[in-house]
Amino acid sequence: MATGRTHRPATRSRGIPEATVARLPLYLRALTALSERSVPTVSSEELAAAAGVNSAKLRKDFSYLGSYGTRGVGYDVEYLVYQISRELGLTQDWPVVIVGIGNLGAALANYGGFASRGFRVAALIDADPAMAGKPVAGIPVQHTDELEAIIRDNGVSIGVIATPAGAAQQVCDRLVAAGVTSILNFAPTVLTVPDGVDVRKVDLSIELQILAFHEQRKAGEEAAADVTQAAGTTNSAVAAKREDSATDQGPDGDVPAVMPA
Amino acid sequence: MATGRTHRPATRSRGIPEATVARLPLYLRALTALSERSVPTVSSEELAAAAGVNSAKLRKDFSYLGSYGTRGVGYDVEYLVYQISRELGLTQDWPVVIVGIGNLGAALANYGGFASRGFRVAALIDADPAMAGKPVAGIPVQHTDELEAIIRDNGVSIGVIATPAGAAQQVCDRLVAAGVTSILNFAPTVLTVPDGVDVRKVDLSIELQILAFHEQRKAGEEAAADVTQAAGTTNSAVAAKREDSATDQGPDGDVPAVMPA
DNA sequence: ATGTCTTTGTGAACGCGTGCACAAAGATTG
DNA sequence: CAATCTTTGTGCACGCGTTCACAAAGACAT
Repeated sequence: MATGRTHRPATRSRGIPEATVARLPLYLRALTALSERSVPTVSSEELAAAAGVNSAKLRKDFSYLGSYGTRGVGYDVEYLVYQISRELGLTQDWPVVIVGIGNLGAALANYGGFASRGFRVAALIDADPAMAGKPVAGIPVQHTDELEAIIRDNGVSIGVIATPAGAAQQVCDRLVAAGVTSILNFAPTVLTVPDGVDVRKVDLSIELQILAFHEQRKAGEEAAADVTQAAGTTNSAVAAKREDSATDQGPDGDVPAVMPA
Repeated sequence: MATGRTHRPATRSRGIPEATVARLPLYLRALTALSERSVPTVSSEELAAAAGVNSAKLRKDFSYLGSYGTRGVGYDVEYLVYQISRELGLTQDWPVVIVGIGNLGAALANYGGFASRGFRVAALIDADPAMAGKPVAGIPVQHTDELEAIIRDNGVSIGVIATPAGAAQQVCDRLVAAGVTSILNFAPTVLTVPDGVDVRKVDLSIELQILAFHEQRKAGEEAAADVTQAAGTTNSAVAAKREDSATDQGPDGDVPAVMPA
């Protein structure tokens, strides 16, 4: 039906649900793969399978973007790639800075996913003076002192924090003060930011712990009932646990530094 | 709660909502920090602030674990650390293998968060014969051929995939066939696994794209009358994100500048 | 054109997660 | 021991996201 006259529920014109936004990159990736194979059109069923989601959900997701499909046929791959790219803002260039060039920061700088599709590493920043000037992934590392100037001169609005936990909030504050409004945080810390600033966190530790939970549950299903009160309900259990965890983490148990920096 | 009419059909201790499980590591981290400062007890309000969540939500989360608090006082830090650790399965040792020792794999191997708190890097595996024997983070890299034997000999149930996208599914299949039932996937691919196997994915690209979406939306706010001519309705639920430091709304209109054809 | 077949787009129901608000529980004080 | 104060634990309502199921839309064959 194409555009027709503006005849849609005016109540929610452009409010794309957050859950949908989170899936758009997934669809885009699948579509890009199809595009490279020169597949002209794809049905919601096929694309959903490729993206690992329910087909009804996919259709509803796309319905928030508009009516880009053709009934009886499916979706035009190229067209959909473009529409989603535009919706996600990938048709423009996003300069990004990475702060904290340790093991992880360096790995991120080398990550191909950055360069492709709209994102460009504008600068690498580290607090260690010894790192200054040293090239990582072909880009010379700059000192933290330059942070504000870099953000300003390059019009950076997206920052990646890969510093140790202890430095993350401080770096975050400086980034925000300098004009960054979106932050991807790899440091194991809760960042506090003003309204209007988006923060997304990537936390290896948390992911592993969630997996451990499910893993334990699976194991417990075979071994049957036990768990719950086996350890008793007093602090003695805590004491015992602490003693035998000598090989644990030692005094610095807190935030395991993401990397030396 | 005792008066509740219909109890959960499922076993009691297993009825922990997924959303709650995902927050437990967050609480645990905050509690560990308090523990190191020798803070004896903490209220839901304080802990919630430290973890960056709503206090009611935190109390409800804890209520799924049991009644570990004392009204009028709060929660015993040490005791809660133990209870959450146990619930997450961190009181036992989890051998983990990392497959794909490139930039990212090496960074993960060096990540301190692994060693601490129950997780132990049992082996590093890479397909490149040139890597074999070469130590990374103090652990010699082993060839992919050894994968099955490593999994079996070490009783590994958690695998981390840090390979290129093209190799991920194949590696995944081998891990699963060898007995791994939990996978943390860093490769930008949708993994297909049998029932009973948990997969969590960490995808830098996706996170950046989500940030770009919101960034574009923020930018479109000011330059609303730009390239577009359509767009009449300036409605939307806006800001799904909310940080604790909520004070005022600020000039947060939203309004996407662009509109589908 | 007309009918049939395929696939989209979406109304509606359902379930989960969130946050409010408050009664109950226990500490603390007089 | 009684009164008061603090903080937990949770009933309840609301909103978001998911899924089903189907009518509408268009392609395609006759």
